[in-house]
This record gives sequence, structure tokens and C-alpha cells, in this order.
Amino acid sequence: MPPTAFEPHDHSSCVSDGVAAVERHCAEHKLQFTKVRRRVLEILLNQHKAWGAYEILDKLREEGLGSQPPVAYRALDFLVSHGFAHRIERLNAFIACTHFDTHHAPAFLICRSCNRVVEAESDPRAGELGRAAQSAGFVIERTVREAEGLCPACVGRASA
Amino acid sequence: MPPTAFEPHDHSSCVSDGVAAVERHCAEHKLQFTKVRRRVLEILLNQHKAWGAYEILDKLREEGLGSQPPVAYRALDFLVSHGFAHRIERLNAFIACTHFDTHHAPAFLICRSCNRVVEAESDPRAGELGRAAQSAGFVIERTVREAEGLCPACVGRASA
DNA sequence: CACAGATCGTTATATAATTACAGGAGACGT
DNA sequence: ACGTCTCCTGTAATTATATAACGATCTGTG
Ligand SMILES: [Zn+2]
Ligand SMILES: [Zn+2]
Ligand SMILES: [Zn+2]
Ligand SMILES: [Zn+2]
Repeated sequence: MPPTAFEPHDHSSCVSDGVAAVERHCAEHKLQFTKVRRRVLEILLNQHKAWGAYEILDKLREEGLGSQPPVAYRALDFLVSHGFAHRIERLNAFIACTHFDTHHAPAFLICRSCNRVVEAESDPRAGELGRAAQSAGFVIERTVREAEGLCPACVGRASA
Repeated sequence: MPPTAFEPHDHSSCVSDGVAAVERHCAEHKLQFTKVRRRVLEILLNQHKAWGAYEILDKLREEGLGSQPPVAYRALDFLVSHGFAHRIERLNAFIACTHFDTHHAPAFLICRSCNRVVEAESDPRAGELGRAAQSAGFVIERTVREAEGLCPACVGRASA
């Protein structure tokens, strides 16, 4: 199952499915899926890129949903803490989770040319980090795995 | 070869060996290892933790080596771009490289309790990132691999 | 309604990083 | 030694990212 967001796809379903899944999850877990939180999730889902907090804030401001940084950061904190979105450390930016149902340690592929970001599943105990941790007796609680480079489309464009 | 910095070791040699190796490399490659650059490297080597740019700047200021942010950032840029130091994205901070001779894609173990950071070697093509990239046709140029958790000493302390 | 807890609106502040430009020190060919 | 070029430095100003603090408002519950 290769990542799909680098390829053409029916993107409107990315948005609607994403919102619907979170809506369901919130209802089941008695979480408040408020207007701002919903809108921020929609913004994140709207493109497969990582959004800076202030970019999101600008959108909210245009729509009269809030104008100060804490408004955006609180909504993002909610989404991230419940696994509906992820923070991309390399970019100081945020992206909607594309498989938030599973309890996961995400990894990301970031295209430096078109800025698209794709989330891949990953096992935190696998790979070099896990091996190094094990041999050092280190207990991993959270991992950051981000790869920067060129997506297939941009590689083609560059070498064409 | 397990990482060593979580264990007791002769730390004075960490500093002197590190400076000497960089000094040699700069001489061989006609790079200018200026006073500020050397001092910043020494500061980084002084503890196995990640230093914020402004922490370093404070030290430089005390010593009359510069007082404005660009002084610290320029030295750090030099060190990072030549592989003598690494940026820890998760912490917005910097650490001296512990095996800068080899052409490498580093991975880090970050203890959230004692703040020690250990660098492990890693192959960028291995692990989940590499697999995901390959199946997506993505060309990796740089990776961020950072694990946060508890080092052996701090795990012991917590469960004791 | 009365209450507790979560959420929101707003101001101010903290922290991290970059831009821009003038000046200085060394390398280098003449 | 002289000019000249390049890299390095000093400093002010600004931009970008994130959090603290506090009162007001909403939401569900008895
Ligand atoms: Zn899509
Ligand atoms: Zn691309
Ligand atoms: Zn040491
Ligand atoms: Zn520790």
C-alpha cells in the first residue's frame, strides 16, 4: 500500500472522510468538536501540505473565527493531542492525520519542491532508532521521523 | 557499540578530541576555524545536551565574543553545514557531532528528564522511512530521526 | 437555577530566526 | 607594498513561532 497523496486522487473525499471520522470519534469519546476545531481540521485536510499556525490563523481571521494566536494553537493542540493531526517538527507546521484510527508512530515524506507531505505508518521499535535505543537501554516515548526530498512528480520535473 | 554518553566516561577527552578533529578537518579543507566558531564548538562539546542558540549567545556575550543573534547563528550554520554539529528539530537546539568523520544521517536519543542527547549512526535508506520512500518513488535528501524518552539512568530513578 | 469544568477572547510577552548593511581581516595577484 | 576580492564580523531592526495570564462564556449535570 504505497502512500497515495503524491498521486492523483479524489481529494474531496480526503476532506469529507477525514472530518466524518473525527466527528464520529469525538461523539464516541465525548469530545467537543467545536466550530473552530472543525474548521481548523478542514483547513488542514484541504491540502496535503503542512500548515503553519499563523497561516491557519489568517484563514480563521478572514472568516471571523478568531484573530489571536491562542485560538489557532488551542485548536491545533486539541487535534494533535487526540491524534487527529500531527506536528511536523522540521517545518514548525501541522498536517491532518491520514490514518488516525490506528495507534501509531507516524513518519513523513516532505517534498521540498511542491511542499506536499505524505504520512507513512511506522513501528517505533523498528529501524535505527529502535535498535540504538534498545542497545542503550533507552525507553522511547515518542519519535520524530521526517524525510525531506523530492516527490516522484518533482523528481521527474527536475530531471526532464 | 552502544552509545556511550549515557554512561560515565572521560568527558574531558570528548571536548579535546572533538576540537582537535574539527581543527584538523578545517586545516585539510582550507576552512576558517575562527575564534567564535571554535568557542561555539567548545560550548556544544561541553555537555552532552542540545544547546539553544540563545543559550550559546549568552555565553558568548559573557565572554565578549559577540552579543547579537547572528553571531551565534552564523557560527552554528558553519558547524552544521560542515557536519561538525547537528540541529535537533524537536528542541530547536544544537549539539556537537560525535562521529563527524563518516558521511552520515544521524539519529538521536533525547532524554526528557536529564536532557542528555546521544547520537546514533543510521542509514537513511533503512527503516520505515526508507521503505516508504522507495515504494512511493520519493527521493530522500535529508532525514530527521529523533526519539524522546528516558535514558537508562532516568528510567532507573523513576522506577526505583 | 446553581455549580464545576471546559472552552473562548484578548492582551501581553516569550522564544527563535532572519534581513540588511556597514565595516574589517586575510588571501592573492601584480 | 598596493589594490582588490572574498569571507567574516558587528549591530540594529524585523519577522516568525509559541505561551502566559485572566476574565468571560458556554456546556453538561444535579
Ligand atoms: Zn487528498
Ligand atoms: Zn513534489
Ligand atoms: Zn563526553
Ligand atoms: Zn536521563
